[in-house]
Amino acid sequence: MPTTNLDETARQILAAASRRFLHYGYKKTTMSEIADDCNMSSGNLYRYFPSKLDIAEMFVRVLRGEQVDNLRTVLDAPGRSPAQKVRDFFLLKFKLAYERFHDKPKAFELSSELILERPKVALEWENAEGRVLGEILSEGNADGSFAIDDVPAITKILQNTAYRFTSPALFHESGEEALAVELNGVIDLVLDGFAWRSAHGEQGKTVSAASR
Amino acid sequence: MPTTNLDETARQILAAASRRFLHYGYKKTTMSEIADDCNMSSGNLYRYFPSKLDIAEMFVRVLRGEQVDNLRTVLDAPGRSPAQKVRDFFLLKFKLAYERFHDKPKAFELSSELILERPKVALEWENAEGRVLGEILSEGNADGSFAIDDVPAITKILQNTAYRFTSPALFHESGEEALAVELNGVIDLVLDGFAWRSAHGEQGKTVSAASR
DNA sequence: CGATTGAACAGTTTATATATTAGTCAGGCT
DNA sequence: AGCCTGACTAATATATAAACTGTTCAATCG
Repeated sequence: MPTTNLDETARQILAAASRRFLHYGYKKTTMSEIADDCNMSSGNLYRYFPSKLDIAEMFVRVLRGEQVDNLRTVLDAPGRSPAQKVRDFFLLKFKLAYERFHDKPKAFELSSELILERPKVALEWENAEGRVLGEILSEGNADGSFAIDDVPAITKILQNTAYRFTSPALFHESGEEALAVELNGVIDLVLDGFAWRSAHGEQGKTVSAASR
Repeated sequence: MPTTNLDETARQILAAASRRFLHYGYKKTTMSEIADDCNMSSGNLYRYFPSKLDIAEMFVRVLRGEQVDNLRTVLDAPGRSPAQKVRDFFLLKFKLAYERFHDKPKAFELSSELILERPKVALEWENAEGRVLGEILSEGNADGSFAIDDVPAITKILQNTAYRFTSPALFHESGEEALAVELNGVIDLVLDGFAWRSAHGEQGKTVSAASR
């Protein structure tokens, strides 16, 4: 998915643009500067990318592809139960978001700007992460630790419960440690929910549905 | 907490300001306009409020006080179990936020602007709502349906799990119905978590903690 | 004398003019 | 031909000037 589909020249352009995006941000890097870095004219950039925003989109796609790859390592961690992997997944996702927010602010800002214009990118990204999380849940179904009938639906619900720790709204307010403690509390609770459903099968859903 | 502490003149000022805030927004209403509405000079406003922002803060405090009162009615609903009240609480909170976002956009905008300058107001609000939620949890402890040792901590965790449905980030993306369905899914899961903990007592925490 | 005013000040917003930039394309180069 | 250039344009952004607004306070009023 990352740069492998791209022409050699396109890769060069993307690399030059990425350097400037990270240093100066999206709005403060001009097409002429990117072209100069690549020893070509600005007009030639448009032979490889339809617009400046598309370069930014590719930049974000690469970043997020790396993040999904990173999260995918949780799947192969040896000696970790599915429940532990659910926790690993969200703690790692939180840690990556928190760190990127604090020490790559320009990249974070660029992501936010891009998503305003290209919301589809955010959705695709959430779905890609959801597939990793879904694989963890399926593993748990296979070994009997979970009893989830609709994996995609539960995946979305899990993502909802952890949303506060993946959106930057809170990243100003508290330190990484305090937020991680709160996230662990959330995970404790939802894992206990899984434990209940695993022990009670379909009845688990009936019980909570009855509370409506 | 609302306007009862206020001087008669201060109430008049607040009422005039509120009308203009709702119609035109915070930045587009001037102190002179508020003063004119009250048949007084702009300078005289400062005998009753230290600054324009403080008028806005009072306006938001009144709005939010009404919202907390509204949520508090969930506590007295007859024939509802504590689990049902937890669900009622969050569905009502979501509904109020969603509706206010869509049909009082100026009030929503003013809230957001104010919180940037006065974050303390947001914290106080969250704590006030947390106290209502905490009372529901204590009720559940009393009648044996829950088994929560640290009510304030669990209150915060519950607020975290539902955060996505109380922040306006998603209010553009989906309709009220679809979001309510997702919120119900979240509540189903955390209530099952409570069910597990209630059935297993302290062991519940041990089980999920062991997944670390 | 306490309550109120409105002119004055500093800071900010808005309006206007100037400059820069994203994107195009007719032509040049290889 | 296929790739690239760089002047050109419309749109955006920056810089500057004018107008306005929040806030203060000496003077006025009742």
